[in-house]
Amino acid sequence: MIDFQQLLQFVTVAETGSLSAAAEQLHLSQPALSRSMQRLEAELGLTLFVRRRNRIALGELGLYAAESARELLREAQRYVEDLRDYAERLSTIRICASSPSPLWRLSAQIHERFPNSIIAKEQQETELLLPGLREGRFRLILTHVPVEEKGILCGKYLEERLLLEMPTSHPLAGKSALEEQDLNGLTVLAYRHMGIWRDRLSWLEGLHRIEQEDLDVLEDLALSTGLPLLTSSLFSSPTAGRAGRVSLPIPSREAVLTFYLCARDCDRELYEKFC
Amino acid sequence: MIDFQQLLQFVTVAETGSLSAAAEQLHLSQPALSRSMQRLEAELGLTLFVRRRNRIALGELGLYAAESARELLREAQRYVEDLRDYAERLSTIRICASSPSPLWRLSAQIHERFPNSIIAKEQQETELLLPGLREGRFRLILTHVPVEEKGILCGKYLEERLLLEMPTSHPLAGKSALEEQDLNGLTVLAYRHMGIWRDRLSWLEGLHRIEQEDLDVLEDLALSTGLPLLTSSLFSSPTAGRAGRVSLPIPSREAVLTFYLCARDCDRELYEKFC
DNA sequence: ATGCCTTACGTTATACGTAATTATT
DNA sequence: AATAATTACGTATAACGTAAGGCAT
Repeated sequence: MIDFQQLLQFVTVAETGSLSAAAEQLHLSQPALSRSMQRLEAELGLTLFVRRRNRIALGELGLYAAESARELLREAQRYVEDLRDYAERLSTIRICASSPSPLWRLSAQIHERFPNSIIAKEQQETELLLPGLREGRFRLILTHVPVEEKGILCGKYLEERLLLEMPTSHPLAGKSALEEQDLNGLTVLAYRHMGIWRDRLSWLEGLHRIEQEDLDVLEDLALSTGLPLLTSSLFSSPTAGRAGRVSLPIPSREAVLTFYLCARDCDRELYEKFC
Repeated sequence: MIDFQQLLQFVTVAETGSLSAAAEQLHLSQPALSRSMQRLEAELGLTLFVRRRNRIALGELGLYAAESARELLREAQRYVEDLRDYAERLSTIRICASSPSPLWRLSAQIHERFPNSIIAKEQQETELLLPGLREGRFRLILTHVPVEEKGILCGKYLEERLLLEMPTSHPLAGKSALEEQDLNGLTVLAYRHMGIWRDRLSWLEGLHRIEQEDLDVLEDLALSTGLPLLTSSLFSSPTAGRAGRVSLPIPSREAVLTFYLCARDCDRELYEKFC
């Protein structure tokens, strides 16, 4: 059986052009390398080198052998790299949803159950979820419509409801429930990456949103301006639970969504842990 | 660096499904194999097996690893085979000519000089010689016209002359030299694979040839029938040199050919040994 | 004289086998 | 009980380094 170490030594000799130089590069004594190359030739039953008293050089066969040995070594290296990649993919649970809050909730739950696994969260357009799941790019996805497809598991995960959070000093804060006309002409703060909610709020033309990317800045604005903050029953906004603030549900059928957890059949074990 | 032996052990375990079975197949003790697989995992830093107290099985990663290890092993095996093929090609001197006798003569000379090299003789149409040499399929060729081409060495090799050999009892045997009209209507025996000579004799319409493939049969026929035998100055026919037989040259310009030895520039060393 | 390869020799490290241990069927 | 894997321990082989030798530039 061929020996990889030996092959590596051989290409090093081929590249340096001498035993002594190669030996130094390999952190090996020259005599050891000399014997190793003699063994290689003996095991192959072929002459790779042209030996003169004081000089060693590759013969025509040796040149060819070194060339292809390089390729073989590259493939061996790629074998290990591929293996590592595959292992990482196996230990990474890739999840995707069109809304941030359920995604975070799921991520937290997975981490609770599998503290050693790597979780890759991704937020994508609704249309990209199912194809991604089918092709194995995602292990779990969260959709807002149930999926009925062979090979795909799907079940109700949780419900998300849009809320308006504001200081108690706000004119609307006193109401027991918001009405639709309260929102008309109202200006609110909102998180920029609302995912699916962005589309669902488009019909509320009278509601003006000031969007913010940074959650810290959003917090500052909410506290300093006193403007209502658009949030949700799952969204752990930076001002959530603060004293002196109240949350009121948005009065609309569009403000409630049910999310469904989907996985491939082969991931039934994982799926059943969360559904 | 990856170890091939270890990889082979791994695929054997994968194929047999147990350490003990694989150990037996590998002529190794079970504990040795167990440790070897532990080393493999440790060196990769990956878990390939699902270990239960009494049973070992491949994990998902292990299945993948075994699959690609098989491929890698195949490629390693092919590497050695390719090398052997290449070595054989290097040590084989492939020669070609359009006439058998000079080919045999050259072959004998090469064998004298390089007793260890393998000589592959081939007889081909004249038109195929030069292309074969250019493309490296032949190391040496013999042509009957000198080649003047860049990259090709060419020099006079030897002369071949057609003879008619017959028993001293034959009517023509007494003549000091044959004349053209002697051949008209004459029936002679000939070796079938004359190569180039076959074409060159076509103008001698009056000469009838009885061709024979087998040299032993040709000998029998020549001796029993007493018919003249068409031979050449190089052709060591089975009846050559026998007592009671004489050889007379065929009286024609067409019955003499000069052969030229050709080789590629890269084979100058070989070429100069014979030219 | 210096550089480079080979041979010789003693040593170490690595992988092996035997035996013992544990757990599963 | 029998089978199968792991752990423990002593051993043997194979590769290493140091030292010595020979032959070139």
